[in-house]
Amino acid sequence: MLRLAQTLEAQLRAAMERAFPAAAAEAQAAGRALDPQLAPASKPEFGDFQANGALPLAKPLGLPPRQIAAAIVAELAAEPALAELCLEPVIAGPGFINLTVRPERLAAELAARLADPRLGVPSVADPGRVIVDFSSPNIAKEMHVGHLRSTIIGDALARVLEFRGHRVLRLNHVGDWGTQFGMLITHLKQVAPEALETADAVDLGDLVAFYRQAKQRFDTDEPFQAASREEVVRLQGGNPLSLKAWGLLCDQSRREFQAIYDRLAIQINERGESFYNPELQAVVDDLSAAGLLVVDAGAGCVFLEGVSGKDGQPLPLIVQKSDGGFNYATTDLAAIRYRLAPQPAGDGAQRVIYVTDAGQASHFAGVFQVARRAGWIPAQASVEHVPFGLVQGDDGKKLKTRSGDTVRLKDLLDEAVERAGADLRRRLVEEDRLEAESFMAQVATTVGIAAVKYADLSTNRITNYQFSFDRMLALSGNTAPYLLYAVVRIAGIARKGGDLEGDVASLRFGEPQEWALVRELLKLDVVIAEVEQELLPNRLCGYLFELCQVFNRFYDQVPVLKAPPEARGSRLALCRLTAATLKLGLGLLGIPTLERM
RNA sequence: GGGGCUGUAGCUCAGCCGGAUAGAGCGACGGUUUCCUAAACCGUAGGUCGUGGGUUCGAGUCCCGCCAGCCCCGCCA
Repeated sequence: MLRLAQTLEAQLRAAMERAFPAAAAEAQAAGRALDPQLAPASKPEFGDFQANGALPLAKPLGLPPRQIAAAIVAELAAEPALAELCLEPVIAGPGFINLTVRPERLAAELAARLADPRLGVPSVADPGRVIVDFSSPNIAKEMHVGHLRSTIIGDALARVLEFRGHRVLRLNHVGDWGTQFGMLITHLKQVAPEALETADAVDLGDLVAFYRQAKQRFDTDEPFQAASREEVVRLQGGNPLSLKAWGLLCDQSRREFQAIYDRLAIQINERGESFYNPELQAVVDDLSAAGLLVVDAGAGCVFLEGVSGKDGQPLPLIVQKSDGGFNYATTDLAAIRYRLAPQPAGDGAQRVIYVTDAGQASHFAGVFQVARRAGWIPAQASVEHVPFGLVQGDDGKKLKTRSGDTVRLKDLLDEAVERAGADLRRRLVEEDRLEAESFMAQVATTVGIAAVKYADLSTNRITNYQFSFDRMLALSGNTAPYLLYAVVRIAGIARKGGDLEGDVASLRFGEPQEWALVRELLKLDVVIAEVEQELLPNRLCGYLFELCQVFNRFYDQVPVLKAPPEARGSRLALCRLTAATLKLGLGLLGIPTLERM
């Protein structure tokens, strides 16, 4: 529908310009064109598209809007190309022009979709390097729900961008550098030295406990604090023993992270904060050379423009601590500089997307501003913070376990799978079905993980979202199980003798449920383009949900296998394209589908 | 004190560039199974879009004020 809409828009604009040449000339003089304001019809009874462009012209032209609409429609009538696409335009309400695409055009579009492995979604003409920075857990800490959101959303956005043909670099900016390692290594030297010399001497759970102890000592024990700072200096200076210990700790955490990524089917390349260590001094030097660096209270600062702090004073971004050390702002600046720098010295990215929680919005605004002022962001490049809200429990507060601890990602996924399995077993008993253990395990895993992912992706990421196993695993509503079930229904039709790969040369539709499904299927390209632009996966979820509802209505009211011969092929084609669309759409969300469940 | 985000049906949420009578789902209530998995479908009830102004032919959407919740604000990330 994307190309169709573009064609219609061009024809409408031309008609407006012919009908009101003076207004068109005036608009052009002001550097714009008349806008037909073409949009999808707000209700099915209005047709496929509505053009609202007549209304804003009413005042400048001093004419009633319906009269303006009539003039535009009269010009459209003189254009045979439009009549080939649409039925007679209808003027409605205060002056909307409603357009209904000719059924034979819709059927032709549908046939083209069926023949296209990309289902009508075009690839970008000039693929650029796009970096998606997501997940980014911290070494020696458990992954938690905050990382889950970043991981799931980042992966989905990367998948959409990849599908559109961009060259995507998925980066895991893990927290593997900095003060916390001084603490941890110093503490381990005293209580568990074997962990610093032998792989696998401790597991991540132990490491997390050690980290907690180390943090506590750091906050209360001054000699320990001093020893930790010395250890950081040794590490950052490249001391072999410190580096070895650091490497072991990272390996330990890395294995745990990888286990999670494997379960979630996430591809990501680790490039942690330590990667930028050699660049940090140069970053500060560059800022100094650019005249941006100010030493204030011993710390190296860049004062931000347009942002004031507590007493109306300008707010600094601290890039070098008073002890000479660097912090996360320095690392983020080094990263942005490297990512946007041309190859081979950098990544040569044209677009960098940071998927982190909304709480970091002002941090990134500061980093972006400094990078821009330092001249590190080329004119044609863009950097975007893609923020997301908190994961909350049923109480509306940050999600915690009953004992008040952070929820471990592993436990959360386990519980989702376990609940999905319990649901399945209950249904099997109710329906008197007998299935193999392997089947049940496969379904439980797929449904459980899908439910967690979909729940996260289906709400607008900017708002906080309430985590609820009951809601995400519900079999109806805007949930993964509901969508997966629609795919299963179609697979059932194929299994019972429907040849989904059959001939689609002559598609014929009669029932309103068929046309509703045709129209819904044709929206895919528009939705994908929107997600790429707005970076909002929930738009795709909303579309897939709507598609399933339309399909289920069709399935309920229109027989497929028992359809009369002349309708059967067309209905099977609808089923095939619906399944393909759902598989593609869910695939872009990182969710695999099932044949039976 | 400054800044950001949020506030829409009992609950969880959509709502695109400002467009027609504000939409889903859940829950509630009432229906539908000789038929491809009823994990479905159909219907009913449910709204002062936090609040007060403003801009506009038209505001849930844009602007200003206020209220409430969450988050950030010099050497953690």
